[in-house]
Parts: sequence; C-alpha cells; structure tokens
Amino acid sequence: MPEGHTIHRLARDHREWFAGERVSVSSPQGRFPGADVVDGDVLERTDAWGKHLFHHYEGGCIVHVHLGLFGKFRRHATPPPEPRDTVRMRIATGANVVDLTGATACELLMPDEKDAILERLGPDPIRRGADPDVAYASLQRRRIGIGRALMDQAVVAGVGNVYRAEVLFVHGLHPEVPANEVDEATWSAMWGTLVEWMRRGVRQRRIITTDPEEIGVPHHRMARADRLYVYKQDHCRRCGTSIRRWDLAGRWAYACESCQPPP
DNA sequence: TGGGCATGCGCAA
DNA sequence: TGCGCCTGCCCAT
Repeated sequence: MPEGHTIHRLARDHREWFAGERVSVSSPQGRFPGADVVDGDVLERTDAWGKHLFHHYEGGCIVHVHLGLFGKFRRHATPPPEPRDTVRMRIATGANVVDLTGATACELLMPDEKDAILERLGPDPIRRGADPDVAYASLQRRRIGIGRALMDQAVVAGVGNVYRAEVLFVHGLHPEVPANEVDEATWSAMWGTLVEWMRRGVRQRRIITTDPEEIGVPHHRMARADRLYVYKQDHCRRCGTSIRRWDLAGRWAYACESCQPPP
C-alpha cells in the first residue's frame, strides 16, 4: 500500500502515538544500527514528503524510512509479542508499539542529509503550499511519456502506480502521450484531482478514485474492485472496452485505449 | 513446499 | 533496460 497517502497517514499516526514521548527504539533484526543512537530519546515530531517518512528526535537526529514495495508498519496491542526476526525497527512506549519490516530504507540522518533528499523531490500534492507550476515546468522539460513522468518522484512526489493509472484515465490521457505535450489547463486539472484523491486517501487509509454516484454504492461499502477505474480492472467502467495492461519501464501500465487514445 | 506477485527504487551497463 | 534488494501472502501442487 505505499503510495504517498500511506506515508502521510503513518506520519499522522506516529505523531499521535509518539510525538513528545520518550521512546524505546530497537532493531531486533540488527539491520538498523542507528536504533541505539536514538533509543530513549524524545521523538519530537514526524514529517512526510512523497513516499519518505521522517522521525525527528531531540538533539537533531532524524530517522528516515522509505517503505519501498514491501515495507510495512504493524501496530501491536500492549504488551506486544516478541518481534519476528525480520523486524528492522521497533518503536515503543508503555502504550504504543509499532514494528517496521521490509523497508528499502531505515537510516539515521542529520538535517543536511534530509535536505538533500527533499531537494530531489518534486511537489507533494498532500502537502500544504505544494506548487503545481513547479511540476508543470518539470513536465515541459521531458519528452518521455506522461505515464513515466508521473512516476518520477522528482516531478511529483508521492504518486505511485495506482494513482498514475487512475489520474490518467479520468483526464483521458494515454500514458504514452509525451509529457511536454500536456497543456497547462490539463495539468492544472490533474493536479487538482491528485490533491483531492491523495488527501482523501490519507483520511480513508486507502485509494479510492471512483465516484460513489457513478458506482451507486457509498464509499465505505464499495467492493475492492469498485474503488478504481482502470488499475487491475478487466473492462472500462465507462465504455466497456477491455483494459489494456502492458509493461512500461518495468511497471504495469493500465489504460482504456478508447477513453485514452494513444498518441 | 514452492512459485508468483506486489501501490518502489537505485544501480550497472 | 534489466537486475537486485526488501518481505509476506496467496495459491497451486
């Protein structure tokens, strides 16, 4: 589940459970040696940008987590079970315990190293004040398909394979349309859609892009397949055409080539 | 029991 | 462009 909404949700949850608290930090698996450095310190605040999560500790140390494809946080009731041997990091207070497994990155950073990561990231639609014009300028400089450009975290931070497929569908854009041929009005509308969907994703803890009016079922009662228009779907919800799936730079792309005409 | 698969990314060539 | 890495779950055998 890790697209940007998941990471912002984690930042929010971790803030609620741990911010201002002195926490125990350990690495049962042993592959996060930085655990010992912050163990017993106060976790002052949390922050998310795109798919990157940051835990800021007193004294300036920052724990940076990137879940990659498999990373997961699991929360335990207290008292927690013994951690499995794959737990990279356990964070615990008397009241809350979470385990991190499978992450691509779990590392200790200093503030300048965090800044270096942020410099590589484009605007994040979930963050207040994110500037869509910056992303548009990036798109104008690229001749690759809009589908590949949207997955580039330097263009927009936080979009993954699901939001990509869905936003291109509702705006009638084929993934292979050159990024620099997307006009500003279209981009502005796409950005608005991403802002709405991704912020809703944080609240609902899942990606839902379909319109409940169109489906005829309220969001909370939607079957999994009804939550999306094209991602992993068989037929287009709007015109019935078979959804095409193909490998696009190593990731599956999905499109209704009737609603999203190829260039 | 084992293979396939997943909402990601960085690196080598 | 392809590969390796990170892990868990689900299905077929």
